[in-house]
Amino acid sequence: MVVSARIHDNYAASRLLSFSALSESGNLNYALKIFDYTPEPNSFMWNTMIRAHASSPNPSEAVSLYVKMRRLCIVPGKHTFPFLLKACSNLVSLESCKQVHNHVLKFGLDLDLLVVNGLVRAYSVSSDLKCARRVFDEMPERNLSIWTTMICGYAQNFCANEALELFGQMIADGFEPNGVTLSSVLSACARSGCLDLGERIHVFMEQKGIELGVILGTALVNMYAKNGAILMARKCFESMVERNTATWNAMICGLASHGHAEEALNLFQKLEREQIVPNDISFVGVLSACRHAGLIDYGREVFYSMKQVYGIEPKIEHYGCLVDLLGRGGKLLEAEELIKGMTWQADIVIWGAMLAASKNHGDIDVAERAVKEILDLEPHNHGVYVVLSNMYAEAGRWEDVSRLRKVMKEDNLTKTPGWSHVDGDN
DNA sequence: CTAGGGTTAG
Repeated sequence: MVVSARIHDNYAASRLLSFSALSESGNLNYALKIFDYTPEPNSFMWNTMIRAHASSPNPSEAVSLYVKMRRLCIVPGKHTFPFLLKACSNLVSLESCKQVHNHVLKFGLDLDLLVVNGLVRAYSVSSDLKCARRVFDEMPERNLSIWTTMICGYAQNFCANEALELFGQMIADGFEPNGVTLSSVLSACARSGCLDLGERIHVFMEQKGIELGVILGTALVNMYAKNGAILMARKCFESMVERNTATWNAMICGLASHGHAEEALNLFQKLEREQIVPNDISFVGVLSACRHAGLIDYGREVFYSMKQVYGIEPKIEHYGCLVDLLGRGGKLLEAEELIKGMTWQADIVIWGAMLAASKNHGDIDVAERAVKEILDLEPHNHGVYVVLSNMYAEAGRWEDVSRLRKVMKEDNLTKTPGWSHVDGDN
């Protein structure tokens, strides 16, 4: 194309550019060269470059391209914003999302289903569900995708009840859900304990002949497992033809959290035999199984193998599991050493586990340290005063009991005026 | 004359 000068034909160059930028076998750097070589790229070429960068490791480049495009007074169109908003979603940038939203309004594309879908998605991943919902509500016409995006936004932000309520409205509006919708709805059923709705969806799937692909199947396994229907979860798990790490994690974590520690650990060993690669979430399941079963030595071994064998850096939730496991077993000093060795600040879960452990093993020194840390995180947490006070009482340290009572009373006086404000905020 | 959306596990 270069030697024949066809490269100067913008339409022909566009085809070459989009192949290089988007194809599996393409090459984004090569596409950039074509783009830079083109004196006056048309809007198709700009959109293609934005699209390619949106899902690249560096989505902010898509935003930079949009800014450059605007400086050249190229008018963005209905194909520009879905890609640009995909970049905002991948960046998880509420600020960019709001700015792009302004441009959507400025160029009059706020009724385009794909543009609005992108906005709902970008606001949702930035956890601004109010904005997502406003955009969704202002849409006079909706389709299944936009309903799905909004439902999924609620489900992923742990607003399971809102997700289920919206699902009900969608059905009332006459839309028939597909597998993509149902995956999100099942996730909401799992999180809010709606076993009956989950079961109805399972029946619906069978009636409609919707296949149990890996995503929908995992969502179904998770829904049953979270709701304690372990046998159904197991049955769905076994019936799936394709499973990935998420599928195994749903089953392992479900078993672990319902007291089937041995079965969870057996399943983890089976995962290894089947050469599935475990990830950090798999180890949350394994460690919480150990915690339920009180398997201190095995749990400790698994924890240290995460990094040494699997190359996975333990996160705060893994530390939380091990601290709790050690604490329940009375190994308070080892648990405290573990906390000291962490890169992050310990959270309320970890200090709560320490406090419970020190209470059960009658260690007032450790309890005092844990209470101090918890009060740093949550200054008005009176529950911890009560625990500590009971420990003092058990030890006959009545002066400390009345000292604590006084502190609580003073704290009540200081915090009361602020309460209405706190409630209003929530 | 070219193109676009939504899904699972903690």
